[in-house]
Amino acid sequence: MSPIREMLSETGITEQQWRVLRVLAEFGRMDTKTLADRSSLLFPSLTRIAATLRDKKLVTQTRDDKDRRRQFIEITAAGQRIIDERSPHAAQIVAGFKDVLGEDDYERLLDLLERLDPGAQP
Amino acid sequence: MSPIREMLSETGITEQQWRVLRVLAEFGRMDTKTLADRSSLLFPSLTRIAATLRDKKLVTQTRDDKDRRRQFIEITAAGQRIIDERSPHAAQIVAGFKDVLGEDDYERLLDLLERLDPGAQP
DNA sequence: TAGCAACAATTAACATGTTAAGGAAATGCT
DNA sequence: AGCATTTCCTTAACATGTTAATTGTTGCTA
Repeated sequence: MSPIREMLSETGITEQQWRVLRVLAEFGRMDTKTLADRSSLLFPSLTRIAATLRDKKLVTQTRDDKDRRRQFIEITAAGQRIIDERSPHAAQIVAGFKDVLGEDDYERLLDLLERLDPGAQP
Repeated sequence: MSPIREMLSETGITEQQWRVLRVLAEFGRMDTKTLADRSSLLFPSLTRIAATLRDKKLVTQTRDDKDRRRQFIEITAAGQRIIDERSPHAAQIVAGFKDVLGEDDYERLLDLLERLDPGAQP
């Protein structure tokens, strides 16, 4: 992941914060549990990351009126902008993996990892 | 690594502390730089881990008399005992990876990872 | 309806990764 | 010798993973 981290260091955003933003950008507003699932984070981590992102005005948090234990998180325009600006670069980095291995071996690698840890990243 | 972490949780030792102890058990007394290399740790991490292990009486630190900036680290009998007691179990867990994938695919996986990140774990 | 179990989030406590800044000792050069 | 540089290690500051304890809400049930 180091090339990704490098790219992100310019933005002052970490790998995990990036992951959360990407999930929000892709799927839109969602509750915390779903967000934790989709970004592969534990709740305590998500709590802190959400707080950080909120402070940076990259997401907004809103309580569920029906069940006030719950909350929803949504990406802001500023957050979306970060994703939009960087995701081509990120995609290119990931494509680099395929370049190194070749399409076939890349798939093979994903297969092997999947078998080691089924469902890790569906 | 989660099965490994599980095993270690019984001993009150973390994954990285375990790694440091294993390297020391295998190669014996060595300077910090070599230890950091062999256990894939950055210096600041190693400083803290060494301090923790020293507090637990699992390693000893000694200054190099010729160059007092340097120090050597050595595993104690207590540390060695932990390794001896747990390493069969750990080996068995690693063998589990091979069981899941089979010998051939296990080697294939190591190959692919090596190509992605040459020299990560020689 | 009062009381309690279940659930969602948060906080706490500890260990680590990571980058940057500091401090002490050794080296090199004048 | 005197001083800048380099080297080795430590601290600091921040973000995260992890487990456990806590807080606030719901909802069920006696």
